[in-house]
Amino acid sequence: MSTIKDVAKYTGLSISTISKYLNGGNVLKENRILIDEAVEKLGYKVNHLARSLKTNKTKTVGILIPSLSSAFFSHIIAVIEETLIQNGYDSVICGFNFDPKLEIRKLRFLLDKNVDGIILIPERLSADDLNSVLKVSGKQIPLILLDRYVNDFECDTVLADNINASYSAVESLITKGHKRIGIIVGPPEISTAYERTIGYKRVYQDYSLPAEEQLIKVGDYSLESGYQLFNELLDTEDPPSAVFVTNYDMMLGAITAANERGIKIPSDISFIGYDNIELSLIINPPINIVVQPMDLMGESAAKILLKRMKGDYSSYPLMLRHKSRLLFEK
Amino acid sequence: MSTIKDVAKYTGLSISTISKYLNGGNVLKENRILIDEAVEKLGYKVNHLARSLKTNKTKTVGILIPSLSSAFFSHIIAVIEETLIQNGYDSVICGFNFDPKLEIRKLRFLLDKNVDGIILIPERLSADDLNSVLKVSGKQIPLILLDRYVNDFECDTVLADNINASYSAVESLITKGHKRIGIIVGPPEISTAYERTIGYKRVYQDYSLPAEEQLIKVGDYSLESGYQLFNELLDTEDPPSAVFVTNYDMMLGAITAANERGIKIPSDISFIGYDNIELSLIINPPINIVVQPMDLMGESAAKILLKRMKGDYSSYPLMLRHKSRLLFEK
DNA sequence: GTCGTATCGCGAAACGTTTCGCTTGATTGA
DNA sequence: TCAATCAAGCGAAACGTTTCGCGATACGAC
Repeated sequence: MSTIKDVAKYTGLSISTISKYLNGGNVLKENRILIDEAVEKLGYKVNHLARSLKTNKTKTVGILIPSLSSAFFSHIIAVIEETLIQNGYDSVICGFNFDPKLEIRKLRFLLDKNVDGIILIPERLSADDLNSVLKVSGKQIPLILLDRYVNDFECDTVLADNINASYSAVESLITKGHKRIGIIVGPPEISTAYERTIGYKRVYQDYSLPAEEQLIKVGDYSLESGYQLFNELLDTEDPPSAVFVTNYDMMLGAITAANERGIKIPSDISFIGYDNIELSLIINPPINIVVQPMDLMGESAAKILLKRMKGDYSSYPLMLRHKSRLLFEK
Repeated sequence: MSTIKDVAKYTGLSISTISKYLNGGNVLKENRILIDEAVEKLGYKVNHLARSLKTNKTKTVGILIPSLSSAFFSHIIAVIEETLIQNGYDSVICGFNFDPKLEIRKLRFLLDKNVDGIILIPERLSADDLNSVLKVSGKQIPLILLDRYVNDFECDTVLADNINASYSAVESLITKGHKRIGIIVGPPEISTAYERTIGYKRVYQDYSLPAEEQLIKVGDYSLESGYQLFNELLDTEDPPSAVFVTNYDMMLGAITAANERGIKIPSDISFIGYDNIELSLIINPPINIVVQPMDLMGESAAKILLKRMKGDYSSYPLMLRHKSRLLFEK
């Protein structure tokens, strides 16, 4: 492995000149050619470790998410990565598998790795956790919260407008004449789940309809819980005439349950799902779904982070809410 | 951010003594206490960049996979990470989103990041690609191929026994009296898809039955292709009486198509899927599936890598094949 | 009392960069 | 022609570690 020193030796120039040129500085044309030749011939590659040690920058951002196996998360990540790459940043991804211990450990890991910034989709982390991890690390690097906020934690945050997305979905069902709508949501500690529940309740309030608590089923955003809770909803003596399932995995479970019971969507029961366009396109008749602005969310999280990493802290903390839209419903 | 130098100053000891102690060396008990106190009070954290620069080790392995959104891949990754963590290694994960350009770029990135080893699930990478990337990086770090091999590339490799898994699945259908079995496979450039096709054909050969090429549908391992190809199979004038879908995403698509056509599994058509136990448990009656030994695969890939990173190159190159099993079939 | 040995600690060099301030020689303008 | 300006290159220090070999001290054995 050859170093900048070898290039210097080869060209007869000094180390600092090589470094300068390699970082975009000006050198004589003849030297430029000479250096290029040396780099090529010696197969010189800059040692990022050494560079980062000196500059205190790694040009790398850490992305921390609850699980790698969620289509929603991984789509967002793809968008983030693309935006970052275009700006010369690479990213390292960590999933913590819904494990609160790992959530903290991985955050530490990223900090230890000297990433220049972090995008986090939090799950169980509290403001205290965050503060203590960030404090003990001693670094002051920008952090963006994505998709979910953390109570009492001040920080740039990029969210979907969950309340109104949920509101519109439920309202569309009400408008069609449904009075009793089942909803399957995630755990209320997660802000998205909390907000989607709010949206649901708000419709009932606004339309002066009685909301029945037993129509609100709290799952854990997993396929299994969607399956089970859908069955629970239908197993009551007076089942709802419509069901709203508020994330992709649970929707998959719910559809599976429906198929298994021989219940047709939407002829036997009205249904609104969440998140996955492809699936809903594939199914015929198509399933109504709430589509989150994944691209926008990923892109703006990345852009804000880039801005912060540049040192631009204007209008901090930023809180962005992107609109979701309802597909196949007017 | 305090450094080892601060700790030295605080304790009155020398830098080298601190370093020695921090790395498990022996120092006087009183000094031990003193150092611990200093570390605590100063909030000292070792700078991994500096350490790695000096030691040429990062205690980090790179994991490179085609996509983050596949349940199969992300499960394997979880296992790998667990094994590595137990051995003091962390990992950085890169997905290349099925994009051949990114596949190479990310491999370079990992090398640039000075990971100590790599686990790769290749997609389009050729032996030439691999050689050139590895060569230009100039480093000689261990690389493990997982799930799929690369033609003409000698390397430790951990695979599932795709041929016999496919063989058993198809054979079980034949045994039940099916003569015409449709199979939906992936692109033949990917070794798993190639092998699963082999297994299918071999059964027909061994049972002296005529194999019909039009029953072999080549997709791209995506949900959409599963959906489409299942429909294609059933849209022929003489549809097969059984269908074998050889990965998870395509299975999802195929099931969706079946539901949509009102075709019941398994009463209307026999069906064997792949990979996801949870789903098959949820569906009632359960779907027959081929279950790959994900845990074993992940674990042994990690273990081999650990061994190689220790410098133990005994019986190189290793080629492991783990058996899959057929669920819900005798 | 001396030698050998074991233990603990230290200084200095090294890892591969970047960066600051300086030198040098050339160019410019009046 | 002379000072002023400027571009290009250089040397050295610094980033925060690890590691090697050496010195000092202490101790037991002879």
